[in-house]
Amino acid sequence: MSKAEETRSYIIEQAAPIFNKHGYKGTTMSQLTKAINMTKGAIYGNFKDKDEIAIAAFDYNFAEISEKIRNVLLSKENACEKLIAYANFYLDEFAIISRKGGCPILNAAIDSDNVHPPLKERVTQAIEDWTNDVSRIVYSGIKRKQINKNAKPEQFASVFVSLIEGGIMLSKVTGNTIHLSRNIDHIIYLVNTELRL
Amino acid sequence: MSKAEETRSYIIEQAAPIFNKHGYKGTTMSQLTKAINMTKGAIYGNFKDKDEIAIAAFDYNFAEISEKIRNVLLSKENACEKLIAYANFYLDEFAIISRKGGCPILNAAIDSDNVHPPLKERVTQAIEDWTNDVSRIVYSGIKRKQINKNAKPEQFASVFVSLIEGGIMLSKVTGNTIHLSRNIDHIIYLVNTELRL
DNA sequence: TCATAAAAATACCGTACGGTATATTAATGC
DNA sequence: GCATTAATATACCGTACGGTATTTTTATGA
Repeated sequence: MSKAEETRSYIIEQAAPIFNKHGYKGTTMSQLTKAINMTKGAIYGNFKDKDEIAIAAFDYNFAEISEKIRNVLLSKENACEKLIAYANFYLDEFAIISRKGGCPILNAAIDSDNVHPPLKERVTQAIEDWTNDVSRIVYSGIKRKQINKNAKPEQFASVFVSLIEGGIMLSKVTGNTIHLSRNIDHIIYLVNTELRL
Repeated sequence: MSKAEETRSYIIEQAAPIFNKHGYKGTTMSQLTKAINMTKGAIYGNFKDKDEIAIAAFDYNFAEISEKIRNVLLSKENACEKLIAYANFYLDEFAIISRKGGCPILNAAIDSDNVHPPLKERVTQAIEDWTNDVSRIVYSGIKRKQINKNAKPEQFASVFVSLIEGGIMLSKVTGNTIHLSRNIDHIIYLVNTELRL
């Protein structure tokens, strides 16, 4: 990795939680210079404009969480266990996610809407990837006779993602993890009573 | 209602969807002057600062939707029917909510976090009111022998609110009502299989 | 070691922001 | 109808914003 590539990564790493916390309009270049500990000239030597940093920051935040989930899923064989581990992951990570400003997908979805079309496009893709990922696990469970063949993968995926996003939001805003915890309990209950064979 | 009070209401009405769409930082005074069709001097004659307008706009958005829900609930007797009507309300209203920039509670929750503490306080209160409202319906259903006494009102409330907020977000961002529709189906399913006696 | 290029710091630009003092217009009460 | 007050418009202020041209520093490799 060249010096420039290293600096670029460093800038993105520092900028990512700031954009996640304050949103696109709420994040200023001078906030970034302080956090990155570099001058504006240096930052603009590595990025075309604020937009490019914001998009790179979102991609970084999304890639980071995706990577972690991939590892969680790899550790389980059975589709039901995968789904349960998937859900529990968010509860385990809640403190970390919260410290970084909440779920980047939810934040960017709300923040970019009507404000930043190119970012919104990426968020839309991220959400479609996510729901597809969940329904694929259900499909694969059905095929491998681990999940009831009457299960509705897309339906489950919408509910699954909504319970996680909604739970993170409720818990973040009230400062009480109980909401997320209840939602995860509900997901586990659904897996065990509706899906599992 | 005096002239000043009327003007104040008018300004809030016009400002409300703009703050909901663009967020606090994303909404500028010149955007507001255009939408309101008044000069800055006129607006600042009725409000102390941008903060006061933003908070009034949130209160307005929240009051508007609360009022509608109250009417929906009044039309039903049975607790289970109330919950189903409550959920269906969001599906029926989705187009309107979407046109106005999405759910004001979710938007303000994300937008105000780390950016606007006084607004966040109001949002927190709104969310607590909402979840309490839902769990109160369940409690009252238990007392009136309409709902299973083993039901967990708070648990149900977290799931209920999350499915609605999550569903609105998913449907808004993907431009497809199917996500919200699936979530509402799930709520109705829960009411009929888990709660109803 | 020293010429060259890459990276970062400095100093600045134009603009749009939130906000306000003042002037003008419109409404109100006698 | 007129004086008084309330409401609105005008014109402007200071500042912080995103962005950039230029200079200085730092790294690279022959």
